[in-house]
Amino acid sequence: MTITRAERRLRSERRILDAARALFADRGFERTTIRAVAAAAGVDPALVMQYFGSKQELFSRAVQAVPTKEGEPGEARDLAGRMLETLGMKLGGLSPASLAMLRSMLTHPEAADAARTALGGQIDRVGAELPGDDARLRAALATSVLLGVTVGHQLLGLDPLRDAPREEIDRLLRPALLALLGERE
Amino acid sequence: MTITRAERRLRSERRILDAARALFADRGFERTTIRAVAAAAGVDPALVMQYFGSKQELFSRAVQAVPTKEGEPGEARDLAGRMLETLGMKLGGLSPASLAMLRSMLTHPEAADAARTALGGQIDRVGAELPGDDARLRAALATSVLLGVTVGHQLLGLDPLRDAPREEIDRLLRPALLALLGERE
DNA sequence: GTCTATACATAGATAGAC
DNA sequence: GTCTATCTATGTATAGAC
Repeated sequence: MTITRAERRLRSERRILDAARALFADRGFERTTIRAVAAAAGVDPALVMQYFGSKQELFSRAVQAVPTKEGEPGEARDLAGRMLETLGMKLGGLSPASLAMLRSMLTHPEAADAARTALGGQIDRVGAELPGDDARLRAALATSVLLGVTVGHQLLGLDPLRDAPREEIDRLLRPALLALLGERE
Repeated sequence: MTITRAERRLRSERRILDAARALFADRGFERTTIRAVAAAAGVDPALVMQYFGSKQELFSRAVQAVPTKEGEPGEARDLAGRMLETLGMKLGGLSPASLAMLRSMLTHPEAADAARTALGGQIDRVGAELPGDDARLRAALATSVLLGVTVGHQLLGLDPLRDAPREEIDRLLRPALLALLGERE
């Protein structure tokens, strides 16, 4: 019964964050208004400011993904397979937080930084597993490939990608990724 | 001497369009203001409105690329080679008009339409040259790959891509593209 | 602790002077 | 044909009532 003090606050905060993520993911930072977020969350616009202080801060909080649980699902086979699993996850249900970041990465400086950091991390991890002087470049290209497919599929909605089953995309993309990573089938 | 009527007008219009393209390409549609465009072009903000009627119309005009002169440069070898040449051109000097469109494609509906149309056209052209039922999907994936590299390199500025010479990117990307297009080396 | 009312800034668009 | 001045709308942010 006494749980109504911070309890209710956390509940509102969560609803606001969920609404913010959805709107940021759908329209990007600039076109998302505090008012719209508040309306979607069923709260007063002033409350959003009260909780988060600024639109930018709301965005930062909304974009903070859950701990990103590294490669827990598909038993991590080879490197290309793991990268494709990541993409598979992305093509299916990329988290709203990630979508929000990706949506704004070309136009909002803060989102661009977040994207560079996230992609840079993946490039470093992949590059560390590759031999050769051009390891980092190969890793960057492979990461960019997945970025391109994700953007085309999730954010631009290119029809051929939309219509294709995930396994089909996987099947066609795998040899390309293997070639890029310098692995032999 | 009598050339000062429409002549001067065209000159101003051109300066405005150039400034608009640069700003749209740099910051995207939302963050670009009529006032900033006018200042960069050295004209009055009201003049921009006088000429183009609205910010949206200015954007549309600014994004209209030159006739896109299809594949004139590198003597068009194989399909992968031609696609890479396009990318090569992109990595070097992608036109400000294209950059402006790409920059805003994730957040501005009009730019998204333009991007879908442009990419869809390329997918159709590439797909038409490929055999098999999955021709369009392969073409869409190949196009997305180049999109991803372009975005990573030109718009996000991923360091490993920035630092790499164009030929190196070409060399590493070619086998991947060949694999994707289903061609044999 | 939540909402009403409002201040303040920005920016797109317009009217009219020069 | 170009600029000054302004209108109007939107949206972030704040102050104060309940």
